[in-house]
Amino acid sequence: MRNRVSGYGACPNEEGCPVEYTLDVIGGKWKGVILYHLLDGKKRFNELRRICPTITQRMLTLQLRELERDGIVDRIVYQQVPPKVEYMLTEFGMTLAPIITAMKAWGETYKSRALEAEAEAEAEAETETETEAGVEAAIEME
Amino acid sequence: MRNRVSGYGACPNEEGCPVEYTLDVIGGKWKGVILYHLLDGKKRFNELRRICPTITQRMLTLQLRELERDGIVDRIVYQQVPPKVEYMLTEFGMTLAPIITAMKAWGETYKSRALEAEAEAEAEAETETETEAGVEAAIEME
DNA sequence: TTATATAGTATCAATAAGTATACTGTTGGA
DNA sequence: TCCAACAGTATACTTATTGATACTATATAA
Repeated sequence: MRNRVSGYGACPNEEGCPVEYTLDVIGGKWKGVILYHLLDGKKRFNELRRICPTITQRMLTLQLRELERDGIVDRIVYQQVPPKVEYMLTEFGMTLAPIITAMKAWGETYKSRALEAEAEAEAEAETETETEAGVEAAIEME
Repeated sequence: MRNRVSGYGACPNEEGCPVEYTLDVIGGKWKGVILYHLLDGKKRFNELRRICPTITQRMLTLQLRELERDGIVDRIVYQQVPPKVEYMLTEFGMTLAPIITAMKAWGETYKSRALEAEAEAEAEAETETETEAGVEAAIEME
């Protein structure tokens, strides 16, 4: 309801676009990162803040609330002072592990490669702006 | 550079947060869906539009341009009228397949389950607002 | 006595991202 | 002659995200 993209069945194919649904749950800007850090155990609020200092307090709160609402994380409040709140994956949240670990693996493997490709692409763009157009100019279909 | 979140090494852990890097490449709102549909072969621009009618023309263009810039998709322009442009995954883009298929698998398996969990959570929220606080009230640590 | 730590919320303002709609040029068909 | 199809641009607009700051409460440490 609140920040829902635009309905689950946006792609009118047989399956109802499963990827679109998945992204609706973990597609928030910081959710993947948060889930990644919760994969190796529960974390307190400020612990997450320290691990990912680029996420603002406000955004961390908002994203955690959405994950909680979607049944992905549990919020455990200890009634003590100073306050203590822990966040951990639910059993349901654990089912996202293959996606997160696949993202982790890809990031580890291709980080350097992607940066090279980007540099290449930028270099190409500088020398000649419309490579493709020239190469394929003579092609005619049916 | 252009729409970069806030630098790759935002999480100051040893690995440089691989998940954050991955999301920087495929974290755009529609990129996962676009890549999913490109996994089973090249597509023309309007073909993608028809497959995912909830993506606006502008966003489709922008997201494809970013994917192209990152070396994930190739843009093949046929110099003919009316214009014909095809998009296909590069070899590098293909390496993202495990992530996309993991998302697809999760979406297919847990779509109904997640909707139930959400409904439950909403029902709970209606009956008693602060369940956790009451339950854990007596816990004292160290 | 004041500062620190905890886990936030509240508010304002600025920027980024996304949406909606109209428009481009060309060719072939009605 | 007008319209559709193609692959986009251009413009104006609405949300989302972010940043900065101040504020809550209480206990402990300096």
